[in-house]
Amino acid sequence: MIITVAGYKGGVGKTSTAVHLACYFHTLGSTLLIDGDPNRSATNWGKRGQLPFRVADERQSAKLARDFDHIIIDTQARPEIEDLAALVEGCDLLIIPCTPDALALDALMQTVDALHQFKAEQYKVLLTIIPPKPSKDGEAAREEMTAQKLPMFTQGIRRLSAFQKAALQGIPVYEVKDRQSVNGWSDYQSIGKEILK
Amino acid sequence: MIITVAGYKGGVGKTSTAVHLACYFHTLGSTLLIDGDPNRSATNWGKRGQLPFRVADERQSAKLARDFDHIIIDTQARPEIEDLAALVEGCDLLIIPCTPDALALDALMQTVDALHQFKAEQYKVLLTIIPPKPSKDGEAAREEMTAQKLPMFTQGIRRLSAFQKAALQGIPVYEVKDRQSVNGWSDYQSIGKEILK
Amino acid sequence: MIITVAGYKGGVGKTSTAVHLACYFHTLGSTLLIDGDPNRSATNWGKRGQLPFRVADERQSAKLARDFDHIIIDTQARPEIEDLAALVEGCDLLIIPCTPDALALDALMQTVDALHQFKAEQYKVLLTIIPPKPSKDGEAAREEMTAQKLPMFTQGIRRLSAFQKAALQGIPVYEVKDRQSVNGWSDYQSIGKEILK
Amino acid sequence: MIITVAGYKGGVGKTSTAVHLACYFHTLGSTLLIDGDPNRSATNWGKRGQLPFRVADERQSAKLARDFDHIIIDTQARPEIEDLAALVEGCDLLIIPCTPDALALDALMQTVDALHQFKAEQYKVLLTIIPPKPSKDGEAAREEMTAQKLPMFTQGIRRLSAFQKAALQGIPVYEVKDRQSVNGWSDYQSIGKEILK
DNA sequence: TGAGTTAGAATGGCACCACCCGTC
DNA sequence: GACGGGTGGTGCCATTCTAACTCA
Repeated sequence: MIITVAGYKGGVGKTSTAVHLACYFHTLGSTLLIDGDPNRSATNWGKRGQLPFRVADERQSAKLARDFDHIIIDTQARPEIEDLAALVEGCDLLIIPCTPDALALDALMQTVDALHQFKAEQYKVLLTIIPPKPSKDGEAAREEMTAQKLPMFTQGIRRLSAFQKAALQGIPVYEVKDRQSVNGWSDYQSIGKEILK
Repeated sequence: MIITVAGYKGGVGKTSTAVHLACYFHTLGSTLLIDGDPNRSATNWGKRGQLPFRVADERQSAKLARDFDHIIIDTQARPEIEDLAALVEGCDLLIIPCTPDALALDALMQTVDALHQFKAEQYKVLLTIIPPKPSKDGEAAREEMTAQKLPMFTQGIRRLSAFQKAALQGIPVYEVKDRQSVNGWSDYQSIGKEILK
Repeated sequence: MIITVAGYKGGVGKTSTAVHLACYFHTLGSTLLIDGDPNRSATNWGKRGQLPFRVADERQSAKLARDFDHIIIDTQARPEIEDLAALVEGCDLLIIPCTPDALALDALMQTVDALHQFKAEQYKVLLTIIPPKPSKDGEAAREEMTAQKLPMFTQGIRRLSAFQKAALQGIPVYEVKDRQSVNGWSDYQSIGKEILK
Repeated sequence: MIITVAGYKGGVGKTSTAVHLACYFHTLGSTLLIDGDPNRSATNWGKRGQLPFRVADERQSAKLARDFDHIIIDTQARPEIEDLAALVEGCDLLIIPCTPDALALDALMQTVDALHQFKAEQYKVLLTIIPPKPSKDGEAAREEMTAQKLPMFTQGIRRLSAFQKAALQGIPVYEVKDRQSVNGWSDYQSIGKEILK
């Protein structure tokens, strides 16, 4: 399976999503994470600590692709419209992380409109960095998106400090010493299961 | 005064910073906010509601510039290296918002390195979206930056839902009906005073 | 009161003794710690963190001496025989830290013999870095010293990791976040009280 | 082989290291231990009991040197900068024992800086007196040193009371009646093997 | 002489509490 | 004004290792 994580906007948990989906698929088969972000976020993540799977530059993708069962591609923050078509063509599923935020939703719509121009259907929106429960931002954003008939994951990713610790230490969430690390990991596990269904 | 808000990464409060600095300078003189972000975040902000100052496209900047005392420029998320030089040249102060996050700090350093290549000194980092008090992320990031000798504002911007409401309703924070709206506004007021000092 | 802490051997807790005695006397009156060790151990201690009293180079001692009620002097690791006479003359009490160790006791005797040549009586041995209770090293060393009729403090200083943390963080023991920090501080408080009696 | 054990600080296991390395090399060929420490620690060690090799004053070194296969030199605690050059010139390997202690590491760096001034490369740091396992001081110090790119032995010397008993009784560790004597000896055997590799 | 026992130190895990934000 | 949730801090228990003592 080839999965691309594309963002139209930074700071929405794109790299974290790519890393933890790679973690999940690595439990099912050999997995490669291709870091296509010019910031090299995923590569630096692995350099700070240790990730269970291989992280490679996008220029090595052609050479390495055939050696792995699953490939997760982390793309640059703001792909051009013409790049989107190529991105969708090159994967089985395009995941677009989005925060429950007015500005983020606005920008998301622009990206989705572009996708519709290409008749692309193989994409799904992932709600990330959802504030804890008293806040209704998560539900509100979900309702807004379903009203727009966007394909989206039923599970969302919560806003937990464990994710920041994971990025800081260069390890997956489930290895972070934090009370919430299991919750953070279970969110991504649910996403993994949704993908396979 | 001409102030540019530049981001190397999205989701760090760049547009919110531009909007509220424009609010602050508008209390001192006629102010224009130039929306240079391809997402048109600031323009959409004003369209959803009402902002006290004028928001213009960057293509109208030449025509309008002479009519205002202060100009705030909101740039695109990830300027190219060669654009940075032009950005710095075209303003009195370059503000770089940054969240207390491992990935954001990493990317910030790359931008700062690029600035140093141009011998640019007229820039300042603004810590944004700081989690509430039990968390020590804000202080940790501030220490890390001061250790790197980055020029930065002593005041930071807290993470408050009032800012999201403001973006959603298209108004400044201080007009949001929220208990925290005064706190959010006072944060930006302090930044404005620091700029003028 | 002027107190000199002299060692004939490194690694016996000389700097730690000087720092914490200065802490104790600082609760009674203004205190100055003079760092006469060429390694500048005490000075670096204060630089890493914060000490409640002033630390000065030994070359500033003449200038500063009259401004403080109490002066603690931390001397170099291995003073020459002829220096010993000057050291004893220049203080009210000479404290010689010593670990319960065969090699340390051997070397201590040489220093004490030298002191006796000068008829110096204003000195006292302090047993430091005493292993925890199952070990009888502390008692054994104490018996050995009393048999040699050495003047010594009845209280000793235990071997606690809190002291290492204090040195690492550049703060006194009682400010270290450690379960044993109160025990470490009470040891030195007892020494302070013995001195005043 | 000529090996010099130099300390910039007392109480770091310098004499114990010299004695036990001499024990190890004595199993390979005739070995001489030259006691250059003004405290005569090594000489007194041998006088209290029995060491399998010959211990000599440094003034006899010239006369005896040619009669032995291996020579271990125990130097004074704090050699002057100018002495360091001569020390390095006069041996095949310079061993610097260091405890996992903030003060010791500080002082070690000063010595190493001095060594670099002489372009000396024939030295290696030995971590000694490492506290037992729940403590992470040993690992922390090792990481700190490797980060500083210091050449060091992969094996360290544990803090065991058997070493103190050995010094007290004037014999090598492996002759001490103690459950840990074999562990203490195996630590030094590993060092010996590292040297020969 | 060797094995089991006990005490103390140091780290790690766990539950409890305080604080703050966001909603009702 | 009250409540729920996340985050950080504190205090308690468990574990591991050393060192000494005891018993066979």
